[in-house]
Amino acid sequence: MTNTSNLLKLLKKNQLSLTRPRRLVFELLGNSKEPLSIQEITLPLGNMIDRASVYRTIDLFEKLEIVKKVYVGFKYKIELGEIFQPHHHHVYCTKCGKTFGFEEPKFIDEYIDKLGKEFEVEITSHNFELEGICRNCNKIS
Amino acid sequence: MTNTSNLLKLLKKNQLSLTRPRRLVFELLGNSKEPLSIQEITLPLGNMIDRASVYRTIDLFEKLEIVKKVYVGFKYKIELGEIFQPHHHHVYCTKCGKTFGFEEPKFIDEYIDKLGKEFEVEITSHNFELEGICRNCNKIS
DNA sequence: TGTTTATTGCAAATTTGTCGCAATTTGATA
DNA sequence: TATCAAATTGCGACAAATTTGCAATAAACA
Repeated sequence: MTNTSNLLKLLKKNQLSLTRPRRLVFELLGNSKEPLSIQEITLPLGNMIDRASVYRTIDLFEKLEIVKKVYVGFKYKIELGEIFQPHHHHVYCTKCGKTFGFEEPKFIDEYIDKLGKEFEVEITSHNFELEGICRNCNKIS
Repeated sequence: MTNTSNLLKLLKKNQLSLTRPRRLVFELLGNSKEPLSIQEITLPLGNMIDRASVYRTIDLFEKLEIVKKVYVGFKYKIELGEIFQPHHHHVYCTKCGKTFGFEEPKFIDEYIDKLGKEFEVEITSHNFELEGICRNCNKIS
């Protein structure tokens, strides 16, 4: 699912090429169990590719829906999009940054539909993220 | 509810004074039906108060729960807090920026409780914001 | 292999938010 | 209402995050 041949296909379809920076960013995200911050991407790839290229790659990937930004508090993290993993949300620990994914319950989807109709807005995306302190961090402090 | 006498009371209680910047920011937010971005606050008040003071005022107001940040995409907007208006969420039009508020349905609260227990995370806040294209913008394009 | 086009790295610019400090405003008191 | 101490502001400098222009490089393809 997250091997580069899928990425290559997606890029080809859009007349784009699979370059080193694109492959490296994709692999990093594919190997991670949690969404990554820009820093968590640039740091390990720092000497391989430029920061600007990371930003450009993320932008491109977002347009192609290869990745998705997860907004946790004021920051965002990046994870593979719904092509590569099912739609889900997160509980985010504000102390240690750990995230816990959870599937979207049906009633939220239904409620979103209802709201779209009520306000006559064609809903394109939604954000449902929780913040808190995880068990481990609660023990420490 | 949103007149300055309430603000004054809140500030007094915390041994803080009602200064020009604080009054101006509060009035701007009170007169707005929608959350405002930092720019939408600094621009009209630009020649009245300094950018740094806007940030400081928002920070202070947030601590006192006079205002609340609403995260729409990567950006945030500011609106009066739950002292002045009941807890709610928004549907946000990505074309024109218009927002439609809606109350939190009970089942979302209940679901958040459940998730907190499941992951053993003490949930401190949650974000539930929808994005889309409003009827008017859909007509135009 | 050579040529055209897309993409990258680099450096500079922009945007967004923060901080120290002197000047000003505020609220309290006389 | 004039005075004064403390709180707050405005200013300028700074820092971090992100964007942009452009020359150099890499990719695609004849």
